[in-house]
Amino acid sequence: MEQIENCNPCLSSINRLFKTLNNEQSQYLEEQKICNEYKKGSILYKETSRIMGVYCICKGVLKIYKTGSDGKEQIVAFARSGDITGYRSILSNEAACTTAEAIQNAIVCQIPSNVIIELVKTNGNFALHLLKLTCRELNQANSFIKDIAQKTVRERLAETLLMLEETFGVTEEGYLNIILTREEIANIVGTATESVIRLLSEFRREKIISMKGKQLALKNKPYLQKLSKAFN
Amino acid sequence: MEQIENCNPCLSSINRLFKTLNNEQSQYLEEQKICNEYKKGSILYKETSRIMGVYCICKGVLKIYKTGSDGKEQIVAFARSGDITGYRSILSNEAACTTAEAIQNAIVCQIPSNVIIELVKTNGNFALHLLKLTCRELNQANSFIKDIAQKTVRERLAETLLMLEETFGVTEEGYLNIILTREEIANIVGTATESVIRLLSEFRREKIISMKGKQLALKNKPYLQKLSKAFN
DNA sequence: CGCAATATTGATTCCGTTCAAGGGTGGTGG
DNA sequence: CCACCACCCTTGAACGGAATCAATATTGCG
Repeated sequence: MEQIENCNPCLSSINRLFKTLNNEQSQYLEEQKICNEYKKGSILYKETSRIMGVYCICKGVLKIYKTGSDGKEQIVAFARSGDITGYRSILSNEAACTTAEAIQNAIVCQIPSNVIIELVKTNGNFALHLLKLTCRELNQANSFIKDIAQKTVRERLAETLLMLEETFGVTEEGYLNIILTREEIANIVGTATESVIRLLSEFRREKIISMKGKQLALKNKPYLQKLSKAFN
Repeated sequence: MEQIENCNPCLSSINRLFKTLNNEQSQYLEEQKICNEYKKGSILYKETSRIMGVYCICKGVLKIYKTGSDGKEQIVAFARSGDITGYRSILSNEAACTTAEAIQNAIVCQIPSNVIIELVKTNGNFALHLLKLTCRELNQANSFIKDIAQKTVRERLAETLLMLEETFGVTEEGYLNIILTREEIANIVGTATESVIRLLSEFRREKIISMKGKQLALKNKPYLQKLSKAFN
């Protein structure tokens, strides 16, 4: 991690949430923020660590995960350009309950807690927007609880692949615009690494996906959607 | 469901959230609310249904669940006296994504959407309180994702039993202050009904719990805590 | 009292984990 | 520049936890 000059004007231009601010508030935010650069693999915050402000991602991707008692990670979200993270702990004034790790080199601004809390209290639209954001995450989390409890690993993997394409898009050649290790995919799906490897190989043999190293391309999305029982 | 006169003054007295309101706002809320009585087994709202306001539980208990494609329920929360539910859909202006069903006879007030949204916009403390509420739920949901992905059914059942005691307390005789079917317990844990029955019998044989019909009493909480790997 | 819902127990199957061994890849430093 | 090492990927084999199927028993409500 290394502090950098500025990433102007990252906040209001990238992040929808901060579009609810008026000029004065926007400017104050830009003054208060601190920009940092993080190398791939570095940790922004850990479970149990106290964090001093909300993180706003300008560039790069973070994985947000919880660590089980045996050390295995469960990825519960990604944060990419325009996303914010860490606000849960700030609002509850509690220690972080997830770990945030850069899976690409990233530029991230930090906004002090009191600034965020003040905004919630004084800007109704900001509060409402943040609430909606949280509610969406909550709904996704609840959906995933149902999925992980009721679907097979094969179904959840299909769902995860679709989610990754939805979230990160595809390159010109049609590959998912995100590079993950097999282990990380397993930590999203909630299964063993070997199971992911086996199932990806199956998908490839069945021409449902194609692979070039860690790059994945979805070749038969209708099948994946049917398999994942989308919208359930 | 049957409309009733009033449950005065349910809101401000029972619900912490509404304690953030001033007198004027409180009174307005009392005027705007509609009180209903629901028999055990009745549905307040369903997945995909549009709801017109936030539900505030005065008396009784609701289970909040999602339904899988094969019809199996996954319980994601309970709502009891003093809790509110349905606010996610209201705030996002989306159809409900869960079903709420009374598992006891219940008295529930409904507060129109626009009243809630107005409060979020104009009362900073109300917004902040609601945000904290949502964040807590989100954290619980994420924890449960990790648990269901990494723990055994036995461990999750132990955790669920502790959660039920924490949430609903115990009767004078030491039984959990909530009556659930085995199937409902299975739908919390995320497993098959038969597995819950088998494991509860095991727990009884091992003197970890005692049972009288649907009533359950935790006899060896330290063991359950150790088993559930609490705080992980 | 009788029926429907719920609970219980046993037998069997199977999905997914775990353990093990080997091959590939990329990054770093000499 | 390339050799080495750490990390990652892959495949096979065996085990086991939990689901499913099946056959009663019990409960409780109308």
